[in-house]
Amino acid sequence: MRARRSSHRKLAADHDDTPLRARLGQRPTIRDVSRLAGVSRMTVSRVIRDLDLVLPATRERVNKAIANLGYVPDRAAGSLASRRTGFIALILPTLTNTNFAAVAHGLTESLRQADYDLLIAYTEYSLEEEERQLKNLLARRPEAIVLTGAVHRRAAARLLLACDVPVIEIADLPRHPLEHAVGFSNYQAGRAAARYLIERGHRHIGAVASASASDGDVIDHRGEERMRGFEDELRLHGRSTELVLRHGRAPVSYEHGAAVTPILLQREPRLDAVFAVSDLSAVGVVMECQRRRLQVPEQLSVMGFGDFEIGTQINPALTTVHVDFRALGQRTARLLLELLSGATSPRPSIIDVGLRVIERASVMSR
Amino acid sequence: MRARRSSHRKLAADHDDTPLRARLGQRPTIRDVSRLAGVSRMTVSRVIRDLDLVLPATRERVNKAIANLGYVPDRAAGSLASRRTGFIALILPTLTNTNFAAVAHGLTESLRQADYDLLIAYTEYSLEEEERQLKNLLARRPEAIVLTGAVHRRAAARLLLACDVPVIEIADLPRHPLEHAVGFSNYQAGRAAARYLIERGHRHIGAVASASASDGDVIDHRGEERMRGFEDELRLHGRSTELVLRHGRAPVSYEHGAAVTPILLQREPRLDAVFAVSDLSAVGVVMECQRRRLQVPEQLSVMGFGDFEIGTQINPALTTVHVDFRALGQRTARLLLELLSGATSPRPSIIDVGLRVIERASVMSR
DNA sequence: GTGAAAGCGCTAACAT
DNA sequence: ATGTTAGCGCTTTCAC
Repeated sequence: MRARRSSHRKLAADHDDTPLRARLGQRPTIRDVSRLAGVSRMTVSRVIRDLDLVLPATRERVNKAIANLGYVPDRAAGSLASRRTGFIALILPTLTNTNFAAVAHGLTESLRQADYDLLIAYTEYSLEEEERQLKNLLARRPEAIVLTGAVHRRAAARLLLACDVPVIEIADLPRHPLEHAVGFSNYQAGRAAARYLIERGHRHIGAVASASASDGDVIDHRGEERMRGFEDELRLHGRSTELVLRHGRAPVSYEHGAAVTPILLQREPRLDAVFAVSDLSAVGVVMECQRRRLQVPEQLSVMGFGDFEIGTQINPALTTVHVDFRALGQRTARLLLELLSGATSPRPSIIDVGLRVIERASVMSR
Repeated sequence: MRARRSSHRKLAADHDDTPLRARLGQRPTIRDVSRLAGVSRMTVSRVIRDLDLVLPATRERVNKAIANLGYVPDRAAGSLASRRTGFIALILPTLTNTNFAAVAHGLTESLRQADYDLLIAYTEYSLEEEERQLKNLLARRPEAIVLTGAVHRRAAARLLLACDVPVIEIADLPRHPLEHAVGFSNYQAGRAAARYLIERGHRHIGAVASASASDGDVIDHRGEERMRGFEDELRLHGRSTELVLRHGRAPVSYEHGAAVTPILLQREPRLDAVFAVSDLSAVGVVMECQRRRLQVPEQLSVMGFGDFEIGTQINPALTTVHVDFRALGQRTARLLLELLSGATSPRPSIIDVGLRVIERASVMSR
């Protein structure tokens, strides 16, 4: 280190002849490669980036030098010079949800080829945390920002609007998107579920979701949209919404459904259908019913959302609302790639990946 | 941009007087802040990094300028200068496994406070992919590398050994760790499961896991270790291992258990116990048994590994081998922080977080 | 407590 | 096809 610095002072950039031994124990730089290969740093840079302007013979010499030294380029330095970091920021509520993990999967697959790296953060459904994470990510200069949609803190929205990179909201279709959006209507998902249950003759329909924290910060906004849709559809049919229960904190899981079942049953013993904000909670409902010797679907129909694999395996298999999250990830990646290649007009894209009710055995007609 | 570059040529570093309007539409840099606050860039840098050598009054002026401009520091530039990127690389088989997601969670929580960002990659259980991901991550100059343990490609191991940052293998305890390790013995987990089933009087004991790909690249090595332990314990008790079935490709899930159950049953109709390499597969076994009107545990005992939440909810609840993956993540974070602060001797740490059998209702004594 | 100089390891732009 | 120059936006070092 010492040796290099002082030699820099005296020598032209590409003629530094600091002996290799002086660099022992240091990571080799592009200059070490260039000296070993007897070319300029630019040539090495071109080889690294596969720029096709290098004679095959030269290229091979360089590659040999790279291999010999075990050289690994430093992308932080490259980013600084090229003003392209190769980072895409992804902010998700949680990773412990296979559907969100599937989104990350779909994104990574497509982005890897274009040599982008995902910078993943998760908020645990807290808007405060979203803002904190966003600030943190911005310092890494992502070339695009992908985050779950619709609701953000004021300051976070301002940051997103102000930053000069594409912003994509996913997993919902906000009425007022910040910019681009790839998702589906959670509200319509809720309505579809209610309609499905009503059409099948259920009279005492309940629903379960998480509650928001007292300070309103921790909240599953997309789940809440589904509940809103569910309630609106109930009202549209002149039904009561008093069996729509919000309980516990997001994210919901199996235990949520198990805990909420007796509450609902106590509130309305004639309960004949339940919609859960997530399959995981719905599975919990089914399991609790098994324990209570309550027949699903004969005595109680159960419906979920998200089409998680466990729903296909339980008995009876779970009727649910399906959204293709992997496709959502891939579609987002495609949009991202268009945006980043500058091929698309800057006109905001709003992409609906749709949803559909999957009929399985946990709901029966009455 | 143009304006800035040319002015640079003529002016001393901190006396650049490029008008602010020339910078419109550009992200503000530290220099913009310094000019607005009427201080040098160094002072701004000190404020940003909370270096406590700045007069409160100065600090406030700087902070005001930062807020006015909406300045966000560029960590790529900072990394280059300070030679500290603040990145920790994490390579996992998959994110779609709540236990691995829990590790990522545990790690993030602790590392965020120290201002480190996790760079997450996943391999889908492919060693080739592990190597590719590793190369990719290395270019981001992580200050430490965390990856699932024990088996790596030669080239990957060489890269890990050669790189000058701490390497921590997790989720297993390799016989020959590359450096540090935080995990548990998958082999002992398998033995413990076999012992548990044998002690409870089972006579026809089966086990199910994934098979390795034909080219041997895609394989769940830690799961395979559990199977090895399971088989060894069976042999130790003079039992046959012919009901240890390897089927399908990692990662296993619910469907795996469902698919494998009839195969096992056909091979040995008197089958009275099954150990699955993962709770997810074990749950699939239980569900398939329900469909076949095979009583668990009366006719067949089922045991899993990993203590996933679903195992606590199914009926009967799943007996399993528990490992605290969140603690594993936190313990890893603690080691990481020690290592990175230089507090610890460079002596490799091998940390066993242990495991234990959780008795629930899916296994009965015969 | 603050500032100037030098340079981190790379690439854009412009030679040749 | 390859090389030279001049930074990218920060921080280190050392001076005052």
